[in-house]
Amino acid sequence: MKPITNPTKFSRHLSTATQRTQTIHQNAEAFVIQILDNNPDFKTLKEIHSKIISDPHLYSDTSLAIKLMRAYAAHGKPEITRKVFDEIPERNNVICNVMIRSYVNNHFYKDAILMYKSMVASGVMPDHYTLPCILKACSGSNSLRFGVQIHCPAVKKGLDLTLYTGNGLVAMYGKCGNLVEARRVLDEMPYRDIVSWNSMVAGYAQNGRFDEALEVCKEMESLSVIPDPGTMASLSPAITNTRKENVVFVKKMFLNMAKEELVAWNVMIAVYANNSMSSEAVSLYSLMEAHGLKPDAITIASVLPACGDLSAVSLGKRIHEYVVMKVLRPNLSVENALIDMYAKCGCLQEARKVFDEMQIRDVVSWTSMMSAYGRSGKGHEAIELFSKMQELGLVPDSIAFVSILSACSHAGLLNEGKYYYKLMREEYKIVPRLEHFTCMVDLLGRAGRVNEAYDHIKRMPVEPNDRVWGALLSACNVYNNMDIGIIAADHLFQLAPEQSGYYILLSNIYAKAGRWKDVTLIRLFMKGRGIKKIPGVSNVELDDRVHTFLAGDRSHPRTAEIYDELDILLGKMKEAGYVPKTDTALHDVEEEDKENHLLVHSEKLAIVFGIISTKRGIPIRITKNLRVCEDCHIAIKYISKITDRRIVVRDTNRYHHFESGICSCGDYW
DNA sequence: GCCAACCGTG
Repeated sequence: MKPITNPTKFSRHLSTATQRTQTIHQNAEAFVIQILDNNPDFKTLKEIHSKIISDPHLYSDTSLAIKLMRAYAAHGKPEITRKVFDEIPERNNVICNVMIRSYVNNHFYKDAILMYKSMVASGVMPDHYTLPCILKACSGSNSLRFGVQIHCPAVKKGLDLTLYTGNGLVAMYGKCGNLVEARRVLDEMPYRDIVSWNSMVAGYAQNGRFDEALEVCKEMESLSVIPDPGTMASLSPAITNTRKENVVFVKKMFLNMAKEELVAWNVMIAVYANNSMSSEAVSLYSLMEAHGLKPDAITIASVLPACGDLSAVSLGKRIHEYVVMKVLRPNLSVENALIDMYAKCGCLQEARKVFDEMQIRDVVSWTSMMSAYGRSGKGHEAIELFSKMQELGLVPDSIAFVSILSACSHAGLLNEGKYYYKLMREEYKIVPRLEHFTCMVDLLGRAGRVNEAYDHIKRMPVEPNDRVWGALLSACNVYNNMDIGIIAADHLFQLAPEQSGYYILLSNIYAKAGRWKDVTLIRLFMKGRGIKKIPGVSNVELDDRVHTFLAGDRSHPRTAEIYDELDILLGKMKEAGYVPKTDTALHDVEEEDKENHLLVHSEKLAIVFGIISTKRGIPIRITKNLRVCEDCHIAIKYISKITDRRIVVRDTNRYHHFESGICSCGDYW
């Protein structure tokens, strides 16, 4: 080899070569970083991963490995994250923190805790990044004991009162139910932010202590800490069935808040929807759209139950189209809510279509579909679904059994109902709750086993509520059992003294037995207690508007046409054999001309309005706030045949699908 | 090089 004569020149040459290689490496690295930092899709991510593996320079770069780990975690693949982690030769807190966070963000709490333990065991010290994260693992897995084990060393290191760790501790104690300790940590923190307060609010709300959660909100206000959308979100676990004044409080909070965040709207809609304020929920949804905000999957899942409740099927359908257009599917909550919305609007086929098109179904999906069939009297279809669900290895829960039991009772499937009750207790070890007892009493009662139903109540290990006794009273009315009826009514007058329906049921029982004195007595009793009969109201939706009718209503702009048509229809019905069934009008405590009164029941008016307002062939959907009376039931069967229309009536607890003179309930309701 | 709370369906 030729001796080097000019070392300077050579070194210059060497140096440019190194630079060039370095530049290549830098370019490659910058390229990889750029991709990893921009949420690559899974395919790109895997390509980048193999590129890193094939290049020793990139492979040995720990910061790239960290980015790779985060990207895999973001794709919900903590197992792959772990593989990358295991190949990194060095161990420090940052690397371990990223691994723990990958587990935690994917709900692999146990793995996160194991990782934490091995980190400590190998001498890597947890820091102020580790603690908030591992505390979240404790919250997520409800491990108060381990949480406390984290708290102690945190105190020793003086990290317990730092903002992020302190907040994590408040959240952990709150989630695990130790609210005293959560509050103590909050009080001792020298510096708190909105997250600290929201964590405290969430703690109370998660434990069903809504009043105390609101107290914290009030405290915040008094300290000039302005509640934010996160505060609303924190309240939400406790918002179901709360008192009116609490709804008012949350509404005030919402109104005082900046409106550009979807979360605040979502929570407010859910508050309305979960407190029997469906029309408010739907109005707020429209207002939100008018505000220019685009609903997300959570908005949709929150507002759909309200649509179902109002039978607002055209809004429901529009939302469905939006879901399809915005590709908010597949999403379990959204799809399940769609099934239920359609089911509550009486659109069984549409509900089934959503169900059939789902890629993944959970117990909620199956339950929604089963109760859709159940409420329409299609007990065998519900049973078929239940078996399919079992075959697929899904475990029915308590609510799934409520749904199948009620399907059996509505369809008169006594033995099947008894079988599922047994299955629930013996195979699935589910302790029956009030809802199940109500179903069983209803099942036995509807099948005419009134005594057995009463025995079932007597054997209940929990105090029966008004719904249980109500089911028994209904059965007594159907099967003319006055003795047990009086017992049931006695309980009901104490448990639900303001519910007029129960007085009317009892008066019905007396009337059928010819005990007119007792009928009068009940009427006086109701008067004395100031109880008014709830007027029957029927709704029918037309072009996005809900039209409401009372019995004998003459307030609708098209009243004249409605009554003319009713008259014509009545003639045709009588020709076909319809005889008004006046003895069911006994429940009318007011003495009125029975036949005439029957003819103008709200559902009849609503149906006639539907007929004159829509084209032939369009089904008519009615929602009623009371049960359909027997006369209307007979009349609607005739109407469906004469006008050749499908008529769907939703009453308080079930659906009647009338078609060609037949009702889906098989006259059993 | 990496952090915390909080919103949905039967």
